[in-house]
Amino acid sequence: MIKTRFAPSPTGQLHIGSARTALFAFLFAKHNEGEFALRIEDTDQGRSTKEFEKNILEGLDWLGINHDGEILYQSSRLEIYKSAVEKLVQNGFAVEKDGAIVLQAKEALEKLGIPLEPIKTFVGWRGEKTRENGVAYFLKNIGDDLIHGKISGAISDTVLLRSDGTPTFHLAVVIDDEEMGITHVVRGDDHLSNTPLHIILQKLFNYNIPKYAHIPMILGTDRSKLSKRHAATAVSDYKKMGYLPEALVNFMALLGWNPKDDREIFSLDDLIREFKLENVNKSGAIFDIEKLNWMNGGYIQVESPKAKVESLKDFGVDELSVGESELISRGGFKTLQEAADYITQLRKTPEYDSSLLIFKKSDKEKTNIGLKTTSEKLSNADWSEELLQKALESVVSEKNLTNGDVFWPVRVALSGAEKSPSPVELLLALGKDESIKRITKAINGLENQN
RNA sequence: GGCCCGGUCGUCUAGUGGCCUAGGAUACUUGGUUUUCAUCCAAGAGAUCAUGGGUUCGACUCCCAUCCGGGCUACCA
Repeated sequence: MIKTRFAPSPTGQLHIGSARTALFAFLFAKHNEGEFALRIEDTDQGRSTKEFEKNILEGLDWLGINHDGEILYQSSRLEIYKSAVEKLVQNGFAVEKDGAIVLQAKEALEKLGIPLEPIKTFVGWRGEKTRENGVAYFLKNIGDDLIHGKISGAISDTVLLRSDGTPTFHLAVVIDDEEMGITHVVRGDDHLSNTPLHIILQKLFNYNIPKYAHIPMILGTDRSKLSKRHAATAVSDYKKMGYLPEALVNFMALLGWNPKDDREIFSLDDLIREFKLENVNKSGAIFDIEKLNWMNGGYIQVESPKAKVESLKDFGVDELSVGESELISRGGFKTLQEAADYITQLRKTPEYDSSLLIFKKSDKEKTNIGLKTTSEKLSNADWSEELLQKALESVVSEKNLTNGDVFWPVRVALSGAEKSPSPVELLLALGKDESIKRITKAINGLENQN
């Protein structure tokens, strides 16, 4: 059975990139009726916190990426790593150095019968070359990657156990993946360079070598790794801004994966059904908020009225009338925040200059007739879209007015704004009492205006 | 510097040797609808397929080189 895992380190909030990696690992496992496990890599005691762990867990839960089985905590397995590395020391593949246990690349490779191809390495990075640091050994086609093909790379002497007794990432990953029975390691491209080392470790320990799938990274607008200077990076930030989990999942899935046809809208279940690793791209994808906005707007539109109420609770709107709900569906809002702000604003008694009531092709008198007649009609009207539309139209025809004498002022009276949904939509959202109240107020305002 | 990975419209992408004078989506522009805006509908613009060499009757697709970008090069993960 296929088993994948997501192994975040609780040293920060759940990052969009990590979440996408988790999503792909999850989708791959579920598509193949396998398991998706969760492991918390909290060996870096100094930087790991429970708050971050909570943020990660909640983020995954919110997105609907549910794990199977118990969560494995690396911090509870320190003794296991120690004794494993002890074996390496006994066999001469690792030695103690300044209190840390260090893998001896040369000895390890010799033991495994891998021919040595030494290359020089240097200290310093970003193009600057400082001093020679030692040797690394080049490994050609040491493994396979489901997305990139053959894996090559180099390994050098590497710290496996820190002087404080905690394992480094490389050691812990290899041991845990084996013990958890992970068959497929789905992780970000930034780990591709580490993979030769992991494979060597797996060989030294005589472990099964999992299949690897390194997925492309999510990039910022300058094509470097997505970070806070590009955009909000935490999944929880997107929740706060008013994005729906369905939209975020759908959007993230399309970053680096596609179904090989023109479809773009996928629920999590759709994705499980369609997802194939072979349809994952090799190149990184820039995180483009515009497309997320479009997608989120679409999901807000089709949300059921009940779901809308639930979604808007976090944004200061506790309940929704049928009309308000309808307004949100037609409003073209990018985020829940925008939708909620709109509703909140709508519910306040509008403040506006009475002159706005008069359409540019109308005048005070005709506007007054329009508003008064509408007010009378509405008090006996049935509150349905069709009948309200007819009611307004009948005001126009009976009083020999134009749309501008009726639709415009009614809309302004209800919304107080130059730009808003149609009067009928507003009437439905506000209800009879509130609507008549606002129109009456408008009539008074108009009369007091000179 | 070394090693690794990548490079099709601004962005996400389709394209696995002829169907490509490169398709879809988004963003953008214009028109229609709408009393206005948004929604919605339609149309348009936007990519010499990073560049240069090959291979081939024929290359976005295969090979090589170059350039550009990113990743790793920590007792972070």
